[in-house]
Amino acid sequence: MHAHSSPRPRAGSAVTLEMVAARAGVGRQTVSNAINSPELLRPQTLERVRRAIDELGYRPHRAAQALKTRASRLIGYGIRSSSTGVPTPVLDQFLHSLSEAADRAGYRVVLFAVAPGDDELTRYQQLLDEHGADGFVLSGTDRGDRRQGWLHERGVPFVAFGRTWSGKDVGDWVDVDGAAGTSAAVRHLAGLGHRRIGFLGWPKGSGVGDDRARGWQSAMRELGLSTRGRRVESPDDPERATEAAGKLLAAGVSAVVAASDTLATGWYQALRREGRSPGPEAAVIGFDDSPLAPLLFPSLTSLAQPLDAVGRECMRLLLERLGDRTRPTEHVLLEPELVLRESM
Amino acid sequence: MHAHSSPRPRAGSAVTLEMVAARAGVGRQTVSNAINSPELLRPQTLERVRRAIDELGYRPHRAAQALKTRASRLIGYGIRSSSTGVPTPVLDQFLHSLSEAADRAGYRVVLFAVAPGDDELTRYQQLLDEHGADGFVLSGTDRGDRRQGWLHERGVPFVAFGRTWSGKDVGDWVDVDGAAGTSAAVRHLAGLGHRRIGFLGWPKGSGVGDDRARGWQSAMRELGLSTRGRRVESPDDPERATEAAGKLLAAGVSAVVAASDTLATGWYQALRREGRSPGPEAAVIGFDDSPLAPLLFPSLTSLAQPLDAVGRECMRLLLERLGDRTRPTEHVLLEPELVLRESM
DNA sequence: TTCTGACATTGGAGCGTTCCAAGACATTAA
DNA sequence: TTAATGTCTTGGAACGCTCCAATGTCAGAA
Repeated sequence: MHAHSSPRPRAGSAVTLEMVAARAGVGRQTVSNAINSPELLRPQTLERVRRAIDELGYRPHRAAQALKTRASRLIGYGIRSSSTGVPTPVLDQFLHSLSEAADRAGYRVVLFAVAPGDDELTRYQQLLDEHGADGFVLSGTDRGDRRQGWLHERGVPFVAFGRTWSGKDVGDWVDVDGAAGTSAAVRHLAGLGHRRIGFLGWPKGSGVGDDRARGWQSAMRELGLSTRGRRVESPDDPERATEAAGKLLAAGVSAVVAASDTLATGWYQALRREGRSPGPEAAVIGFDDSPLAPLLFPSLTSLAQPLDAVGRECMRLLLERLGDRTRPTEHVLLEPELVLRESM
Repeated sequence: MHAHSSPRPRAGSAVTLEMVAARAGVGRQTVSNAINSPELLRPQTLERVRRAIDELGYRPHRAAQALKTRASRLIGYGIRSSSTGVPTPVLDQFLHSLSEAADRAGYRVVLFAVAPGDDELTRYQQLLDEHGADGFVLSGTDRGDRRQGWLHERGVPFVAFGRTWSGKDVGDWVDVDGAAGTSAAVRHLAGLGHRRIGFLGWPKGSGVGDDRARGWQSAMRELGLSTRGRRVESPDDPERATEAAGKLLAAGVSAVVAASDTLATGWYQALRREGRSPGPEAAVIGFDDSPLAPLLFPSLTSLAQPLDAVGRECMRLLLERLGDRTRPTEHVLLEPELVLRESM
């Protein structure tokens, strides 16, 4: 009844260690060792066991492993309702890179929904109690976020995409250096000859937004340029952004660094009202390099977050932490990349 | 040592059935029954057990359950490399709705990366062999997709977001009725007085794209309008789209239905070249209602996919299938919604 | 009183794995 | 030849749960 020389072992397997052991003519534990500590086996035995594993298409039953080792090899990612005020960085790419990195290490990402109503922390509690995850990846952290502190107190491994913006800095994180990004944008614009460079940002109080504003501010200072009256604020919606951009225009600004691509479109509209259009005389640089950027006319120069790297680094930090819970915390700050297009 | 009247049970639990049983003064199995078949218990016993569960903050160990019941209560979602040609429908919302629906039923979504290189099906095989998922949700299905057939042959429960576009129709699916969407768009434009309505689509051969073209075609026919020379094709990038849109303009078209928002921007550019702009005289309707739509100037009317409903329905179908693998296949076709904006 | 049967509750067994302590075997030293 | 050492291999036990068959309990019928 055994597949003799079929190219692929049959599916829907219920192959167990014991079966592989029988086939290889060894004990059960030997097969387990062949997988987890191959150095313990005589090369000859190892070879024999490996062949049996291949022939039967054996794969360890994750639940059985989890039960015995007390580790699910699952990483929790709480997916918040998309209607959260802070714009979710495009998850696609981040989740993909996260999953890929996890997979390479034998881990997997498990999603759990966090409805706006219920207490967010209870959902984390639940997953922990069920032993449904060994650690967590957080994203969209902002001021007053209780998750880091809560997880830290309980000694739960986690890594955040986003700094700890308030309270004491706790836990590992990976973040994109928004300030470095906007600084680079300012220097780029200054290199093109601009002196009156404005900042179109979100209302003060958000960690991410303030960081991006800081970069503009410091680069301006370094270049000896005045920031007075050149910073305006708007929530992330087109109408309000247009209004805010109008003020910059009125202030005689010749170039703008925006905290988001959406805000940047405000500059487009404000110019259009005057029959003008972004370009050498009225440059603008956005942030996030969203799919929208290349589609605008003229196309929008923007700062791209290295989401692939962020995902990879998050997983690296988390895995290290899972391996050694007492190691000192580590932070990774990645630079966004200026993607040049027509808006200068 | 037991928490006497602490508001919340302590975290990092290692509470087992046995402990709850001891506390409630009942047998182990009785606690299990209290959770899985409460109708078996005497109300009085049930109450006592429930209190013990609450007091200790007990939650069943998922791995132990999985091992015994041979069901992981995990749903696999293969996340493809984002660089796949077919435009990934914005995953955020879909994944959120999927997770939420799963959670409500005691399931969870587990991601696994599918790198472009390796054989996609092996990744599904792997998850199955490991008993790492009870079923799958597919998305981005298109012509020549082998996944449905493969899973069906093996009797693996799955549901696809997207029809089976080729071969025999196999398995449950949920999809958005692209044809109905473009038909509605045509009727809307006709209602505004347009007669020469063009279609700006993707190259023939993609299931989704052809479906959207079909809706335009049939609505035109029903209204007695000619489609001759009014259909052009372009891949999903702005330059080529502009070029294609130019042909429609040359053909004297007064309104356009586009297969995507990106393509729709081609119409914007083509008009701009002639110093014109979308509006009553040169309308355009996009597809997907991407974040870009409200940011364009003038803002873009577009067909929104009901992603929340899609996620919910996918999970409903999958759960039903998990409950009864022999039930007849079911298909759900949801209508996109026309989101009116300035481009008419 | 004893029996019957419905109802409520229980402990043993086992899911597939890994830990552990012990066994088998070969090699070298005494 | 025996003992000691090291290398390789092994089966029992346990992880926490649910299935199952069996036991205990009690009301009503004989």
